[in-house]
Amino acid sequence: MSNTEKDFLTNYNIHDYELPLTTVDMAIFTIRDEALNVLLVKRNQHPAKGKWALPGGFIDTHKDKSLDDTAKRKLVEKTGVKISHVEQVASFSGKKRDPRGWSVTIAYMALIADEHIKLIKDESSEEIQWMPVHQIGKKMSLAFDHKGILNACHERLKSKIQYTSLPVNLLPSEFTLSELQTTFEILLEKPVEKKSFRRRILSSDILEETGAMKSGPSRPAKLYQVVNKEGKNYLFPRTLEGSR
Amino acid sequence: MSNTEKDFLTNYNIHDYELPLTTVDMAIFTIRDEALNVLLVKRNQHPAKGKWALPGGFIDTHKDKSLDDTAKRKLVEKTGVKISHVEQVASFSGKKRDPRGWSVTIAYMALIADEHIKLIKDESSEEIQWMPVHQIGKKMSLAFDHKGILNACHERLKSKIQYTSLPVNLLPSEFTLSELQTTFEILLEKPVEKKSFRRRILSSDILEETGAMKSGPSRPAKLYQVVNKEGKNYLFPRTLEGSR
DNA sequence: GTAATAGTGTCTATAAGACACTATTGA
DNA sequence: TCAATAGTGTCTTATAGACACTATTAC
Repeated sequence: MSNTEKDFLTNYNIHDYELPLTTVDMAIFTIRDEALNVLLVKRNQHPAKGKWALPGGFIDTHKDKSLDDTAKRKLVEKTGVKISHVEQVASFSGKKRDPRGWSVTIAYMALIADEHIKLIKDESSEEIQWMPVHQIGKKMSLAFDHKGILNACHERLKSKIQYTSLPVNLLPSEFTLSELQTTFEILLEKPVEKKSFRRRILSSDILEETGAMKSGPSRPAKLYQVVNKEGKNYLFPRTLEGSR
Repeated sequence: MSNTEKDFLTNYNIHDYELPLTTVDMAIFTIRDEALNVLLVKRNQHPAKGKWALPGGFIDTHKDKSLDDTAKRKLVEKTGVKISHVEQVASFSGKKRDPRGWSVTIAYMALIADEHIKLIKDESSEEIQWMPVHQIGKKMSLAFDHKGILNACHERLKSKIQYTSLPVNLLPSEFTLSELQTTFEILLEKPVEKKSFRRRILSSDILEETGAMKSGPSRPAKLYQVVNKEGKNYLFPRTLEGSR
């Protein structure tokens, strides 16, 4: 009997080994009513039927070219949003986190702007809604270990805003510096000094003026957009500490 | 027929769905001969038999309580090292990265000190050795997408040394500030200003004097050890840029 | 005019970079 | 004594924080 890789693969049966269940779960964040919100779905099917959970599910090995595709597919299925920041956060694993058996979930977070979004119910969820993140910590329980996953995603987000421009992804395509500052303040949970903030953002060249102005009840503000949207998030040389 | 979660689980068969292969791969880093090295094994079995690869493999759903356990188990199996920094980096996935089918690997990096380590061959590897990371980029090919995984781990390491004290994990339990500085310089690939470096490290309180001195051909140096080994890595308020 | 929000000028504080200096060992 | 490496003093630089100031709109 020969021993080529081809022979090996011919005789290889993926089910000869005990494989873990592998899924993707997502914390989809947005800012609504001056607060950080995350998208939750009420599970329609066992296990954990009737419980609120992060959207997620199995990999479609026919449709998905990678886990990133799986995550983006889930995002589109629930929100219709195609372009946004989607980032792998961490994986969670173990024998007990899912009653179906040893499982692994790769957690993603997505940041989207709260504009023109219509949430989409499907066969896996009887309800879908935005929930303020600070309300989940205390009152609610989530399915599986989703509270821990949400926590990890929230921590990642809070950590990254210290030194990156990530929060721009929570805003619509055009926004004022004051709106951006408010977003940072919501995430940092403390006020940010206006001059420092503007200096930091403007000197980083991550934004450019659109030329348009946003009018309101007072002085109109310049509108900005992100430069080079496909590029990486800018890394600031110092952390933003917020007012002391 | 009732519809409880228990009934659901009774009838649930994990193999009714097409599951991806899920594995763990590790970039185990150390400093040897003034260079960053990574541990490679020569694969003894199909697929990619005979190729150099990062150590890794399947989850043992009986032994491993989590993927972190899987990673730590692999580390001990290859190096005998139990205590070290082990960190999840990212996952890699897709239909084509492994010829056996749609697969997911969770990549870990480990940082260990190059002391008293005896590399351990086992049934999965005919050879095991340290390889300088800079030699892999150009000449060598690695099995599967392991070069991409190694790259991601290397990038993560390089990024984290800018603002954390991570590299202390590459040194033995007692070391001098000069040795620590050299380690940072190897990772940053540029010289670091001595006074700035010492000020930064000493003011962070991540180290404490052991009381002992390291003698050499010149003035003896104070030996330091990490304070609070179980704690997190210290986050510096500014990045280390190295000499300009 | 006033209220409200946008946007600036400029001083201080902090931690990094530069670099010359002193200290302590072995040979 | 000298060579070598450990360790310090102190000036400069870069960027964040503080906070008062001016600018522009609607009413």
